[in-house]
Amino acid sequence: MNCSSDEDDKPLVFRRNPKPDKVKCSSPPPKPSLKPSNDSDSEDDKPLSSKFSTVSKGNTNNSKNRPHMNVSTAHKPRVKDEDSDDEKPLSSKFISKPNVGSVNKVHQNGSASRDNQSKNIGINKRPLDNERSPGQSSIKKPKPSDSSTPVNRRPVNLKAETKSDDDDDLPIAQRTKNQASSSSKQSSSKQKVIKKNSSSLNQTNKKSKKVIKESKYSKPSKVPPGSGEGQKWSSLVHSGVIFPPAYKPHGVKMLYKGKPVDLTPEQEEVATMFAVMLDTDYMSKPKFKENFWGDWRKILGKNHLIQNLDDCDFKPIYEWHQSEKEKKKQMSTEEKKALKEEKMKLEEKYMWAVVDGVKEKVGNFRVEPPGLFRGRGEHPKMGKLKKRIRPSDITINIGKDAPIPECPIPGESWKEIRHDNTVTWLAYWNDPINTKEFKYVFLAASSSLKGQSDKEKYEKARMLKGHIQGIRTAYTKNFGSKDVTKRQVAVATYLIDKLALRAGNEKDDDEADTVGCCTLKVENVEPSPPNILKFDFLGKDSIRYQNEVEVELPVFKAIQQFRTGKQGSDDLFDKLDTSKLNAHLKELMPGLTAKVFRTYNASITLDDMLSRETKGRDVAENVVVYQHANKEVAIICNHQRSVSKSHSAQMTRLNEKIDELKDVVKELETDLARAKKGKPPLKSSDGKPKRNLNPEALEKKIAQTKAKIEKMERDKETKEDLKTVALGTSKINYLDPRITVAWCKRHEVPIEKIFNKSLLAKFAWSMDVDPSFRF
DNA sequence: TTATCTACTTAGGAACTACTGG
DNA sequence: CCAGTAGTTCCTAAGTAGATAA
Repeated sequence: MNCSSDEDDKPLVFRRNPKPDKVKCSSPPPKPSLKPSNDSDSEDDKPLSSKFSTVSKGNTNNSKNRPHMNVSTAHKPRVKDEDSDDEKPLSSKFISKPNVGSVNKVHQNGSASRDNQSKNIGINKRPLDNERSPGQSSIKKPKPSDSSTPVNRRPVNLKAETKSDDDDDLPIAQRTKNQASSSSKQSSSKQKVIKKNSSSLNQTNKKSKKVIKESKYSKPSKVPPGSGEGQKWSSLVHSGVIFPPAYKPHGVKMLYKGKPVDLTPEQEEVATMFAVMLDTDYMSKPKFKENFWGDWRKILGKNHLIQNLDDCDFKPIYEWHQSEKEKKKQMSTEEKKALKEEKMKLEEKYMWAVVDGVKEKVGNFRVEPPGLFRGRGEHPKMGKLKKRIRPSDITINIGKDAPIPECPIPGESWKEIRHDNTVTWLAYWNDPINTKEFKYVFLAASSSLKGQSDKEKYEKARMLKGHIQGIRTAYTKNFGSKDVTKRQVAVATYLIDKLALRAGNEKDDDEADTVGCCTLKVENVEPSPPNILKFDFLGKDSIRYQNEVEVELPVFKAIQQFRTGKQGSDDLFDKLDTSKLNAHLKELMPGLTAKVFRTYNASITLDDMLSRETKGRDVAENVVVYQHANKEVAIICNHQRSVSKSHSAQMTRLNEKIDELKDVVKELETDLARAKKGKPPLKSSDGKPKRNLNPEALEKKIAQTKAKIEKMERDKETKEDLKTVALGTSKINYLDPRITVAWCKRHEVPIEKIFNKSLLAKFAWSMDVDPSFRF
């Protein structure tokens, strides 16, 4: 079975399987497949997947209802160009004109949502406008619950669909290069604001970092404008973090063996954390309860009346909590508004930081409240108590000349103050669950610091476009290398390139058992002769990846060989890990790492799909085209979401409505026929007489109703189609916004139809791209 | 070389808000 | 106006990857 096809030039596209479980390779319309061969020339820059065929793919999350997706193809490339893109200081771009004069004011960069204008707004805000409704549909998910154990769905099989359908390609639109800008420098204006700052090179303090790093390959990262290597800012002013309120005992008593128990506030607090989760599916996980019990018991004390969880009844607390929630919901809008305003007032100062004179939003300035750890998948630590973080746990990073934020909790103080301008974090604390890890406070996505690095990410991916052909040629050559390590590197690179797999760092035993490419186990990849590989594993967030792919014979053989003599739980790539792999990739292109392939694959796919001919479409149709492309990318990257609990009910309702409308049409048609003969309409079903309309009016009504039906059918289809696909993740993290912006400009689609307010703020750096930009 | 630290990106789901059509 | 859903934002877990230490 192989569904392959002949053409290879067509981009591959991943398609979702209609019926998840069945799918077979249809013979007829095969997909492109091919064994490529070696290289060659023509093929080149096209996404790998387009070169090889894939059979199918499906994914499912374990335990949730996630159906599978199928894969099918990929994309095609484009011309190349390199570009220059600017390194102009973002801030200078964004800040639009207005800021010119205002000298001593702070510029404000992105405030997405609530920007409350009230106070200070810096001078300019970028012109973002507002939004309108974007288009994708999504489904909501109701509440938790539903436990269930993982269902394992059967791997799907393949179907190959052809993809021809949609559009074929189009001439190249114009490609130009982007503007070049030069980099000017940045911050010129910076330092005017805020007190002085000028810390030049940082360092200092306790652990100072080293600044210099030399580069082996090109220069690693970016150097911010003016300063030395690795310097991320010259002046940084912020207010620190805000803590959750202290626990307020509610006094509601839970039951132990049917009797109310007195708990100290501390004990009650933890009991409440558990009670509140009674309606989640964590309750069906023994590990969760076990971990919770272990930690709670420490607080109760060995000799407490409560000796086991099973005899505990948290219902009273749960119910109290529900009623509190209800109460809150019932508040009038004004009350809610007032409350919100108050909170805002309190938090306002924490929301902003001033970086090199520009006011920027802070991402997460709220310290995480205590709670029970909600690990995903089968996490060994789920249910453990995540203790309250206090000021003495927190390290603040701030400009040397900035005032040290006042500790919001009287009588306590920060753990440490640093002035490290080689990093971007404003504060961090040790994660109480995994004490070796940290939780950081960073600037928001709309900040220029983040924007700059986002742009660099895409530029790197674009650079890969220019090297991909050589890389493919090289690894193809190594599929048969007698050096096992080389062979493994070649095959792993191939999988990352073709399937957009994640790198797969090693994980500890106290984390959920998930894998990525380098950590695939023998049991995760099953060869099925003649050349199909069946993948089935849990990836990031324990999202299941299932896919059947036709691969080149040498790859197939190599995989078989890597598996021989091993157990199912052994590493497939025993000679490999992410650092070796990345070290190898860096020899092929400066700065290249495994994750770049995902960005490249996603963006090139979007660019390709959007650049096929779409003339003559109106805005709404174009938005659909975009969503379709977005969906393909989401499938390639395996971005899933669980099906809303009410999904099937919603579908049923939609169907009923459609049927109703169809009946209406029928009735109208009957009336129309009668009207044409001059007869009055029949009585309506409930016996009431209807207005006697003329044929024209009836016809119009019929047309309107039919249009309505069509729209509903379309909506229904999209909804079903996207019920397990998460479009947002790729939009936020993988698709070069310049592709989208340029396409919107070319097709006169308002950018607000595609990017919401947050995205507009995050991608402010891409708004002035030339319409002819190609990834 | 491997293990550990450190910093930063990517991710899904919950909570919240806005919108729609009845 | 109201409910229900679509869309947005918040939250924080879970990855990647480079640098350092062992």
